[in-house]
Amino acid sequence: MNQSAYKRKEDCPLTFALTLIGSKWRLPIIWALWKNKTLRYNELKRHVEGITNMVLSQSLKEMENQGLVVRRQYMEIPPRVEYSLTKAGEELVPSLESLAKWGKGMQATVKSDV
Amino acid sequence: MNQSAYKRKEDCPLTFALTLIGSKWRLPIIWALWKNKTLRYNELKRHVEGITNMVLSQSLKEMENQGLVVRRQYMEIPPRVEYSLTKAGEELVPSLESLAKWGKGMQATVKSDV
DNA sequence: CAGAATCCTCAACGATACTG
DNA sequence: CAGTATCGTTGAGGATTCTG
Repeated sequence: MNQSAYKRKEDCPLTFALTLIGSKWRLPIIWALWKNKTLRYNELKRHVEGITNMVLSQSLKEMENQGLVVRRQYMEIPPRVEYSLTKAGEELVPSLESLAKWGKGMQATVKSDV
Repeated sequence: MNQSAYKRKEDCPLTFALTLIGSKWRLPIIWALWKNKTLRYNELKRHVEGITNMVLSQSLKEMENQGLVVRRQYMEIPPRVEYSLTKAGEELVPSLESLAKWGKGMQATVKSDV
């Protein structure tokens, strides 16, 4: 995290992890795929309320490259594309739950005085 | 995370946790305080390489309000102000380590194909 | 159905200078 | 020493429209 540990910030595994899940729509996407296992593009979009095509398709493309998400395309008319989490993506969930548990504890104390 | 779980995104404990640690300088600050227990303002600034006064003081103020950081001011000349993590701040670390462990596993596989 | 293209906005962050 | 004040920049994300 600092110069004694890593030459560059991007080398820190924690910072790196946050780049994978930290942007605005990553968690909602991961969460929807975790709960539903497999979703088509427009199903996923319905689960992630408020996201635009622009951002969803871009996020999915990145997450596929990063090994978080699997994309399966079926050559049919009309087109069918299904998304699901990779094994690595699923292995992320326990860490998220740990963080969520901490966050839940914080909500009570922080909400009132911020 | 979605409408079935929370009416608003901010109600999700995980999203909430990320607002506390997700911005650019939060982790470096938390990490420096975790390793050194207590630091004066300028010491902290030296540990968090590249941060400006503007961002550091602003971040510390927010983190204090959020219950992550304790600020102790001593009425001396020259002024002395010491920062350290709160108990809640320290309790965050195991979750971060879990996430870092996952991130470390990802780095190897992702780095090459992104 | 599953996106891509284009343009735009805004908040986080950066740089520099100043102060009790 | 420990911050503020001011201004400038930038990039993630939003809105809208279009397409194989």
